[in-house]
Amino acid sequence: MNHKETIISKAELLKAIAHPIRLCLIHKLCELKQCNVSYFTNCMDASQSNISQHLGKLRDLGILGYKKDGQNVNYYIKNREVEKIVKLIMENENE
Amino acid sequence: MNHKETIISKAELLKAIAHPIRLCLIHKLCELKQCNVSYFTNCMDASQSNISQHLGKLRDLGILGYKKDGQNVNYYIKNREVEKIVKLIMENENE
DNA sequence: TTGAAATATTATAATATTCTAATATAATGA
DNA sequence: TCATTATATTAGAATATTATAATATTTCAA
Repeated sequence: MNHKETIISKAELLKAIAHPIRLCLIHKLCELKQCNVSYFTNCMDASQSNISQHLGKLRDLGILGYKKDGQNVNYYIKNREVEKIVKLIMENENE
Repeated sequence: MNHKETIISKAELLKAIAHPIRLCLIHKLCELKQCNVSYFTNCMDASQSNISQHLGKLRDLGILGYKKDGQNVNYYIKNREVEKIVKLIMENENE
């Protein structure tokens, strides 16, 4: 991958994180390791459909993985680079 | 700033970086400390107007600062958090 | 003072993103 | 089987972002 391709691909990765709902989803998964969709739907201020769409986008990009467990679907962080970025940007939240 | 506001503001910061041209501008400034617009225009694959617009956006968000020097305008990174994120995401480029 | 170089601004068409509403699918228990 | 719960998908309108083209501004040197 040459420099230009790298830049484009990294920018795409950042774009995936650069949305309040998606950032919140990933941030929660940084702390909790895994969550099902209901949990997100209850603690976040967005519709089930909307949350599912954002999870779907992160899943499609390979940023999140998931495991079915009966009716529930548990999501977890698959891309360690994204985890690092989110931890870095959120690290001083409580200061 | 509460959690929700933090998330929104961090997502906006990420969005500012999440574009190939803007990521490239910031990345170059990580290495070179400061550059004028002509330099960017020559080494990047975009029009003067387009580059100036992206620099303007980063400037308006307080991510970049600038100093006039005759006809030239030198830009530099003002937001250290953004610098850290870009260094982190670009760090393994040559592997 | 005039022209050229460097940079910024504006308007706009094309494209992409977002949310909502409606609906679909899949799993479970009665 | 049927109703319910959990999740996903789809379509579409509203909004935001982007690049291009044209033009404006500023600075300096001749």
